[in-house]
Amino acid sequence: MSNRRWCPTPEQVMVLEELYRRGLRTPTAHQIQKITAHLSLYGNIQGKSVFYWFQNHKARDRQKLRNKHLLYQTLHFQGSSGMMMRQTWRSIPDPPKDWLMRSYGHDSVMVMEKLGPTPTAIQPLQTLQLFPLTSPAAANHHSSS
Amino acid sequence: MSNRRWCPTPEQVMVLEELYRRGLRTPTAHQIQKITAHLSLYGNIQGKSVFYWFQNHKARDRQKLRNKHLLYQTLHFQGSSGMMMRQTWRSIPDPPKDWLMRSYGHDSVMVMEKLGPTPTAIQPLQTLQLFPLTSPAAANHHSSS
DNA sequence: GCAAATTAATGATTTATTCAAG
DNA sequence: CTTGAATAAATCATTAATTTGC
Repeated sequence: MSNRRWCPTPEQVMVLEELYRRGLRTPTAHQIQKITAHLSLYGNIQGKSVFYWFQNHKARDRQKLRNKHLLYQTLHFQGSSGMMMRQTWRSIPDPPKDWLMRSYGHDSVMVMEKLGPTPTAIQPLQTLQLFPLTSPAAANHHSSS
Repeated sequence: MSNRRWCPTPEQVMVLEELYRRGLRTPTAHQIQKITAHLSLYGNIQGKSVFYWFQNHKARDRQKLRNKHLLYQTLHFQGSSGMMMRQTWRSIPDPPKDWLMRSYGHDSVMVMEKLGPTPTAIQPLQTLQLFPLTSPAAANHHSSS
């Protein structure tokens, strides 16, 4: 018997999906315990399976949404393929206060190399030169040690 | 059209979120100018909108995380006698077999009154008592499409 | 109809970020 | 600046669907 992987029964999937529909996204340890106890009535299951199920379901839900947005964006990009961003820069009409002027950063040039997992969609932003990101966290983790 | 308020397009939100994810938290004036220029390709936008977006996003992110931590602590102080039920489930060991017979009834019992259309499948879950969903989105189960 | 081959779903792991504490 | 805790992103791996040739 290959215990390699949990194979959920339809009842188990139903319960999990219902919980997800009701808004449960990251159950606590306690909730996982209870859910596991219930689901074990329909078949063998471990707590980590419940945990993994919610992780995967949530992640793939968001991935789906993201792909939808990417597609939408792609479609809109086709109209304005050759974009120049030169003269739009004067369009900060009313910087209300001086907070736009407190530039305390030295700009390290960074480009958005990839905008996402790019499963099957085009990614026009890859070729877009974006702005320098003075990324405190990203630069920190790599340079030290 | 009352343009009193910026209505971000999905593309604009995507770009902003991507920048935020990459670590940009408080863009400088220069960065705001460039970001605004880019985002104006997708719709009207002012520099102050970009500034406000980052302010709000950072604040709400921190608030969310703080609430999550507080909730986590609260939930775990109630019933764990000595054993820390952590959510570092990367290595969820074998679930204690006594989970199955743990009394999980001391919480408010929630009943799944109806599980849905149930196309052709079995439906033994109608009589199943489910668990309390102590979830932020669980309160409003208006999404019964 | 039926399996081998191929593709799509999804369970399980690993890796990178994140915020906050020390 | 470093580290702890938790997670979400990305990836690996296996099962289910499906296609295809017979």
